Amino acid sequence: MKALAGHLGLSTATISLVINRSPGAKSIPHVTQERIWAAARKFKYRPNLIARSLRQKRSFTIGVMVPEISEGYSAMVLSGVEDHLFQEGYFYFVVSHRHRKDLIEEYPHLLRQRAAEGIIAVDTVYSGNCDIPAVSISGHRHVKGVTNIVLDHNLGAHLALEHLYRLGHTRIALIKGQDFSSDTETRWQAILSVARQLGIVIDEKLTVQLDSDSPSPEVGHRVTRKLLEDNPQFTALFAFNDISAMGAIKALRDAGRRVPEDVSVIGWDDIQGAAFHNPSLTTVRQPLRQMGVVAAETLLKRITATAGAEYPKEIVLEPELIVRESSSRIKQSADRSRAFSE
Amino acid sequence: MKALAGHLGLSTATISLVINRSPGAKSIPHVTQERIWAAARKFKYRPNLIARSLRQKRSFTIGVMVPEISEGYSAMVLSGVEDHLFQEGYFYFVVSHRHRKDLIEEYPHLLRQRAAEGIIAVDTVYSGNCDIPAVSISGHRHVKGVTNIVLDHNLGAHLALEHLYRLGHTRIALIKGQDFSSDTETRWQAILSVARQLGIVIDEKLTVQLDSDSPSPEVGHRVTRKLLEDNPQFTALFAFNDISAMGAIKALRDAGRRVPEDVSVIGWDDIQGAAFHNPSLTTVRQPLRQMGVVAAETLLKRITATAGAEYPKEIVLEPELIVRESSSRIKQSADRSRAFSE
DNA sequence: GCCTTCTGATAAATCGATTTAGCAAGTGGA
DNA sequence: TCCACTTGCTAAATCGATTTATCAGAAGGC
Repeated sequence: MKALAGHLGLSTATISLVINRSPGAKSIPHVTQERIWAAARKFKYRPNLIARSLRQKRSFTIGVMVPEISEGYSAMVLSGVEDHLFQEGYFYFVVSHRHRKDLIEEYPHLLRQRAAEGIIAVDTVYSGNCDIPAVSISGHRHVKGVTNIVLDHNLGAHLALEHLYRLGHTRIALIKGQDFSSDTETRWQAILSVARQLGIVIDEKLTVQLDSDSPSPEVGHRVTRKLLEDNPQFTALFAFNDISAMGAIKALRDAGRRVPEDVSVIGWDDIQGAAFHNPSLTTVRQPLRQMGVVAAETLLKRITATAGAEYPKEIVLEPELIVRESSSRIKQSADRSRAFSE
Repeated sequence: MKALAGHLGLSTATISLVINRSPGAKSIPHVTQERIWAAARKFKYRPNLIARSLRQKRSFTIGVMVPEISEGYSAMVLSGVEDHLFQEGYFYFVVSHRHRKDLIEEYPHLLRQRAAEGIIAVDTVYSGNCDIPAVSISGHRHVKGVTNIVLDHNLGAHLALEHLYRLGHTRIALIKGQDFSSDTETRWQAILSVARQLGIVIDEKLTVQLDSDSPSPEVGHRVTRKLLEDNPQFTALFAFNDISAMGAIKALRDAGRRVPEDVSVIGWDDIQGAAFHNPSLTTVRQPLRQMGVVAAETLLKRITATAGAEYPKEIVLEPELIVRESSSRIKQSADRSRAFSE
């Protein structure tokens, strides 16, 4: 591409100085600079970024690890990440590991090999086994070199349970997250703790756990059916996320329980479809896009910081309760249980 | 990294030959090869792929352009693309243009600068202004150098309209897609043509068009409200996609029309949530993931083919009608129109 | 007229690999 | 013994930029 040099009768060095507006270019007279720019435009010269990366050891590329890209959660976070990276002129690789341990271990190295300057891990337990800056979204383990972006799960649990409590619900069924989700344990502990504070008893017979890595509501549907097998009494259900809440609602309806008349349902996330589900979902909204933006900001700051500089270990963002149709005041009907049988 | 060379007392050339199992390595005795492999493992040597790219002019990277990553459509296609690329050892950049013309023009060049060996454009009108192999998903214009992966819209329209027709529907409202969506025009023409075949009259007063690039059901909700303003009579609604179908259902319910008792609704795409919507959506399923896989396969084939080789101009995939709760046989009630008023 | 400084560039090293051409020593055949 | 061939390996060029050191010539100071 530096056939430009030949055409202009100048050296590639000169051209490079001018094109990059580097300080060394101040001794190049304006007329020459203009000649160079004109020629560059004329021949549509675009520097080979690979060569530049090699020399400068800067690639302006980062890697993003997600469990599965077609899931709403990751996609939303990615959207925020992209927003910020684009502004700053970075590109990113996406890799999805689908919860495979070996890939989770290997991908950071592969990304580094491809000169990624940093890593964002979304809903992934990242072990920090690679020495490039990393930011983990909903990472809960504290790992050296990794900044965690987390939601205030205590606040989220509080918003949801207090909402239900005020509506008169005390027998509350729970759907716990999959073991592999990095939020599961933290959220579960938050729920237990808040329930204790509010005096709500968590009945083991009213709790089930998601158990498949399918991103479909089917999983929530299945576990809720299992929950309903013994026809237990409860007036509210707090799901791990909106997807499973939707599955749960279908299972409840299939079993003849109306939502929200018989059972109030609360989800978590506030995904795209939550507002337009029928009934629309009351849910704990995570600022997913913002989490992506914050992750990207933090990572870029760390990349451009001088080596060995301080970096934040944890950044906490706040959820918000979105009240919609799926939750309502408890009915005072004495023989509610009768209505449940088919 | 080729401090390895020093440690082994060998040259970098030898190491490179062995590590890459290149034919030149056949004259290197087995013991030396083993020494090299052992040292490489010991020092966890990983070749710098940037340097390799520069030399070989192969980056094993492709670029994927999508309108917006957080949308279910793109995310699903990406998932298929990723599947295949991963198998073949490729990585990919994702860029989302959010329908900005300037970005759609510019991104292919930026990707090429970063050594992308090919481009997959998802639901994007790609002008082929960049001389690297490209595959367009739901691209409908025939552009030199671009392979189009398209759905058989005629079949899709046929499946949906014939289904409605057999259920007794003849007054059918339509929601047309946004102008910027590359599928809009093709699908619309397919619908008009099939309607004509079936003897269904398309009433202009019963058609509305999506008009915002928001990926939320809200857009479908808004246009359906507009559609309902004059309280027109129709017994079925065929939406451009599932998202807008969900918005439409909400608008219909808000207006006191039941789905499917008063109005049958059919969507298009079969996104994640379609099966768990209430009522669950009857829809024309696009094999989105498969479209992604086919796109990736085709692109890689083209990349590795000798320059100037033939390549497919178009690959057609077939949709499938998924019948669920949102469509049903028309009611014979004579004064159906009465039921519509509030 | 000589020395210094500034101007306007460039030559050459470098980034970390791959790849081609070829060298030195050993081996085998006539 | 001599030549050809094989074996085992390396020197050096290359990919396309960036960056540092340097250089020739003009201008300015004394």
